[in-house]
Amino acid sequence: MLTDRQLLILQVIIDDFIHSAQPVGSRAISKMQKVTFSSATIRNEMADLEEMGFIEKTHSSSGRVPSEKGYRFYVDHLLSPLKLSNQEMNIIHEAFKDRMLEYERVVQKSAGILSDLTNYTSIILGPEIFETKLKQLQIVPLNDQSAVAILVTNTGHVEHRAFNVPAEIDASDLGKMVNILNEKLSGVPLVQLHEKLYLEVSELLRKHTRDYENAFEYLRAALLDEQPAKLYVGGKTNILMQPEFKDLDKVRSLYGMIEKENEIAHLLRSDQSGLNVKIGHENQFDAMQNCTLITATYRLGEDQMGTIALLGPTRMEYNRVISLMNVLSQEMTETFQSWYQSE
Amino acid sequence: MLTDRQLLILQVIIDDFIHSAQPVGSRAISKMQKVTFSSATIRNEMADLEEMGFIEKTHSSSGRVPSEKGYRFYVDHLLSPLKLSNQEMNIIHEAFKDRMLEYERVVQKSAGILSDLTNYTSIILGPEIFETKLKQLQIVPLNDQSAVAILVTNTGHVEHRAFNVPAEIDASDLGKMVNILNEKLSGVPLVQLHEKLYLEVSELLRKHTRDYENAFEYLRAALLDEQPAKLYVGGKTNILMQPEFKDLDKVRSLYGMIEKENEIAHLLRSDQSGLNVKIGHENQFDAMQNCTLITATYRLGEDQMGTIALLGPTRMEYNRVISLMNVLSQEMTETFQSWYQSE
DNA sequence: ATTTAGCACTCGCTTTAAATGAGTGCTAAC
DNA sequence: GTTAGCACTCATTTAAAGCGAGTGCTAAAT
Repeated sequence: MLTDRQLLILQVIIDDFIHSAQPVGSRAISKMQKVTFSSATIRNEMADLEEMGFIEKTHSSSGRVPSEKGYRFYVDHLLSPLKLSNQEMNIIHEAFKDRMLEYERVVQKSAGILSDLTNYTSIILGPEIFETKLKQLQIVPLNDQSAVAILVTNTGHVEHRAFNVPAEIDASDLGKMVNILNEKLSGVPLVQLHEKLYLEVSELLRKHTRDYENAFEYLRAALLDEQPAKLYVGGKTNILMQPEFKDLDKVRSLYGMIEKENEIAHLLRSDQSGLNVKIGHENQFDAMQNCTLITATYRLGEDQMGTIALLGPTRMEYNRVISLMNVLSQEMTETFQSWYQSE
Repeated sequence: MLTDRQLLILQVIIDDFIHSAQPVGSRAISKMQKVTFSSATIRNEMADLEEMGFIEKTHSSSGRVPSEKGYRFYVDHLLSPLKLSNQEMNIIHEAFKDRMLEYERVVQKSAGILSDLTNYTSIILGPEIFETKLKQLQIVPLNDQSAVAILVTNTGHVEHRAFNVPAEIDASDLGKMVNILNEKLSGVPLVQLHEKLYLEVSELLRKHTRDYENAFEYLRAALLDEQPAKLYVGGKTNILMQPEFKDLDKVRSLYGMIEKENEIAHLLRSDQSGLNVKIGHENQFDAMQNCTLITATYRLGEDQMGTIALLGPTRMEYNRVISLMNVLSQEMTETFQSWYQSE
């Protein structure tokens, strides 16, 4: 389809534009060492490339700029994965060296690394907690009106929720309930907790507690109301550094979109595992039309999965960024894996 | 010092400028109903006000703009506290109606309200947790390598930390320790925990646990390493809406400064209780030279205190904002108070 | 002694026009 | 097929002109 020379020219245009953010002209290309032919030749080739939709002009007499199709082709066929520099590798390894034992910490740190090393904005979706298993329930009474319910999962994740204890409910009843619940529900994946609670445990509870209905309901509400998806965003301000966002309106709409955590979470969750690159209009949101979103998945344990994502302009340093995300998701997965080696 | 007429003119200039963000000219002032004298008179008065430093020109033939000294005078002497609208009161009461039982939730919600209702950026410093008292300690083993330490305070606040359990330490030892610790340390303010741990409890622990040194150290590290100050920021993007921040460099430097959480926390903590207004250069940070920071304190229990702050341009709707912050800090304090009514 | 009308002047902002220059497409020669 | 040459395009820069909101000052009116 494309001649070698066309491939070379396309590659050069994209590489150059990614770093300069300026339209690339034929003369500039002809001056490069690896290019042996004249600017006129290049102009002809560029006309062809434009006709095929890989590059565009910003106005009738401007240099060329990659189109989304161009980027897509570049990512799919032209990309030479860049080895990360020693310095970058050091930063990553250093960060993962001190054993972190909570996924929040790992995820947060990873988001920081990702945005710092790329100058783009990182978004990390925490692992789905529902696949994790219940390790222990605990209720700590605070006074005669309120108590804290604490739920610990096998991954060391802790959820807690304070709740009101109505006067009718006795503290000892709560204690009994917790004992029963721990006995019956320990090891149950959180996603099944609801179901199991109703089917198997509620009968048992009824027998042992006086004011069963009430206590049960409070406990259920305290522990099982769905938690909103947790999103960790790093380097939001990096967006301001990108020349494509010198227009404040664009910044505003993009920030607006990042704040819709639920939609973002849904978006990230829907991507398949492995590395995905969505360029410009391949993204469903209007505010992301000039953006590329790269997602990669990491694993925590067997089935549980989370997603790390990087949001930047379509003019993105694809080769570096992709390597980086591969390394990072790998590193995260390994860290998590190490927690379970001998469970 | 200032004549009534000068006071009126100053007030009118500031009021107008706060809403229009445009320099105010003598003609515009003379057209107002409450102003009965001519534009020429106003020009003379304005010349005097300028000489005294309350107002400034942006260039030799522009209208007048309040100076920082002008704002200061306005806040100290001219301000007529605005009653909040019903709608605003509704929003606040609605938000505080559903009983929230964790201070995080209260604080987070308050930050949201504050920024939404003002279109400025809210920053809330969580209460100092060290004044709270230990309610219960808990250790939940995850596997033979790690466990989660959980600390519950009398305010229902939960801190947790996963940690590695070296092979030498027996699970039962940990259990024993926890029992001892709960017995001895329950009710102790967190700030004294460290001290008490060493002075009173360590001896006791030594007797009961085999590998005392190790276990103790791990537990201590897991529970008592200082937590960084928790800052809740709302409406960061509101900054982008303010005309004084149409220059991206200013936005960048301000965002940069907000991200220095420790410095901000220190700044907020250092303010005295009650309501404080810091205008422009009264703030120590360069990035805040065009900004006003208003802080107000709230209480959680007896001594514990937190700070709510609002960051906006010096051209701030002082009357509305100050009322709002008073109401909000009051509301927060009441909410927290209600938790202790019958402890 | 104040207040005000009148007027010249200032200066940022907007519009218009011209100059610049990077880059293209096309043609004709190599 | 490749390239030199040239006319052409158009965003950007520069300069000049006009506009208008607003001031300060003066002299007359109250």
